[in-house]
Amino acid sequence: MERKVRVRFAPSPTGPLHIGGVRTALYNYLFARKNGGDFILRIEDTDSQRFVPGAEAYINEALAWCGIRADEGVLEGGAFAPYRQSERREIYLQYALQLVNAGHAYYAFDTPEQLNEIRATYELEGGTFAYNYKVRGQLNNSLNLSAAEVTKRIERGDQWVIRFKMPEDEDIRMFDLIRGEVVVNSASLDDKVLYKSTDKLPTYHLANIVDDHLMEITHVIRGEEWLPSLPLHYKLYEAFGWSDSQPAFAHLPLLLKPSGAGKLSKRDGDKFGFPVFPLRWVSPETGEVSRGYREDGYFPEAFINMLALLGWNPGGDREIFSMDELITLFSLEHVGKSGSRFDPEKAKWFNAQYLRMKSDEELATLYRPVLEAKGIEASDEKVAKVCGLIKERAAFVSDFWPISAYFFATPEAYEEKAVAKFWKGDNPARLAELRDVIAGIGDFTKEAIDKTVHDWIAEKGYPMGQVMNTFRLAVVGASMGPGMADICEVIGKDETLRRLDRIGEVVPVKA
RNA sequence: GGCCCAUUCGUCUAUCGGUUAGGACGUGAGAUUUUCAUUCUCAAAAGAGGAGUUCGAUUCUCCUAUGGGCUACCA
Repeated sequence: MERKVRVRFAPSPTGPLHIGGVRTALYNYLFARKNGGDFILRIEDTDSQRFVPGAEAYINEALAWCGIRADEGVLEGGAFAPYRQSERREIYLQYALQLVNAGHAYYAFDTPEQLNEIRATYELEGGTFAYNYKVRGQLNNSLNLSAAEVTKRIERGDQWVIRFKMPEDEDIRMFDLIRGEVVVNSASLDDKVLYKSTDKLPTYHLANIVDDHLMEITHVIRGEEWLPSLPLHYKLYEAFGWSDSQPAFAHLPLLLKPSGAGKLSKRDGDKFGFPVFPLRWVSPETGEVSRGYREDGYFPEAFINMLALLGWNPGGDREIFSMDELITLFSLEHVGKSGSRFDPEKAKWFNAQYLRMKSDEELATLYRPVLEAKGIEASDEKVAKVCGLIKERAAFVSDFWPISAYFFATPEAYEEKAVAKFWKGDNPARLAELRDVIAGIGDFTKEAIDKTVHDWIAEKGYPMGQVMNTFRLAVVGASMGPGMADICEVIGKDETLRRLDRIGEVVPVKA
């Protein structure tokens, strides 16, 4: 029987989710939606040492901002609850014990200190220590100790872990949806700890396999950093007798640091001049603040679009996709195999595209708070009109103010270069004439202004560039912005006249 | 060191044995424009190297190089 597709995103709350994590969540989400399946959000908080307060809330908020909604999870609930591993702790031990009883795992009494010592000794001799078939016969574990001794130690309260007994020499054949067949010989693997003594919790490996099985996960889509532990996971499914219902695996290529070496990590925070986190994050330990895409003014749709295309491509020249389109198009076959670095410039371009697609009214709503903070009052109609005139010149709403302030306030300063270039010769006198021409316009619309001014320039035979640029200098205060008629219509006749008068009062004409 | 994965313009990528190797970002030039921006046009820019397999390899195989991941009682 074909099982219903069920995927999970399983972050550990050891800090904020970075963009690589968001991308993994996104691909899982897209895959689930595409295949009519469920997307589960499971919190893997089995590392009590590295737990970071606020991280789980951050994950929820980040996914919500991105528009990635879980069908089941800590917040949503579900038939397989609880979805936080720390609340499932009783479950794991019995499974670990099941493996011990079946001979697939064993108790080990070696303390971390002892192991570190052995490790140091090996390294001193130029070797590397691995807890594996070669050495497990000489270490403190239930493989070597009598049953009575093992019981005695456990009852006495000695620290113990449960380790998986990796076969000595076996070719483990695995299949990855993105990479194809991968074969690893078990001799290169070690006896991983499945159940920890330090916090009485399972390690990732055990909890992951048990929960994926219990939650009926059909596809595990995760980062490539997990590929090396795939053989262990295969053996674990086998040892439990769950191979038949084992999920399919897809290991995603990593997101790399923009500057040279290594995969992107949470600790990269803010050091590249662009955010690596979806949302702003303030470290509870250090108070260090890391920027977020949301706070930097990115639209979630643009952020998601950009992220989706980092490592996946539907195979065409199109680059702008809505979430629904991504869902329709998504497939694991088109996920690339090699890691990618992402380009902040391109991210900016994506945002600019989405900014243009927004209606003037929508942008006005976003711009309004900025204006209010500057103490500026303006009608909805005016703000929307301004947004319409400037949106093709910006990538973020935060770019709006510097390029549109003159719509709302009379310029206080006049750009030096423009003054030097235009505020001289016949221009001031012509501007005075223009003032009267403007004053004579009855119906102060863009069309009328445009026609009247141009007719006047033609009639007088004035040099267009000189006149218009002086006009612009007076109204805008700088050499920038949309057409003069557009600007004048928005600021109105009175304000236009005021500005034409003012420049003469404020800026001395160069001899 | 060991094991594993990867390798097309600076960056993200298309190509599923036969193409002048395409697109996008960025860069440069030009055009448009009353300014700036936009827009448009054009340009420079890539199959890591070497062996095979094949009539034919960017595409398949192997070797080398390079990059990356893992090698914790972290995930």
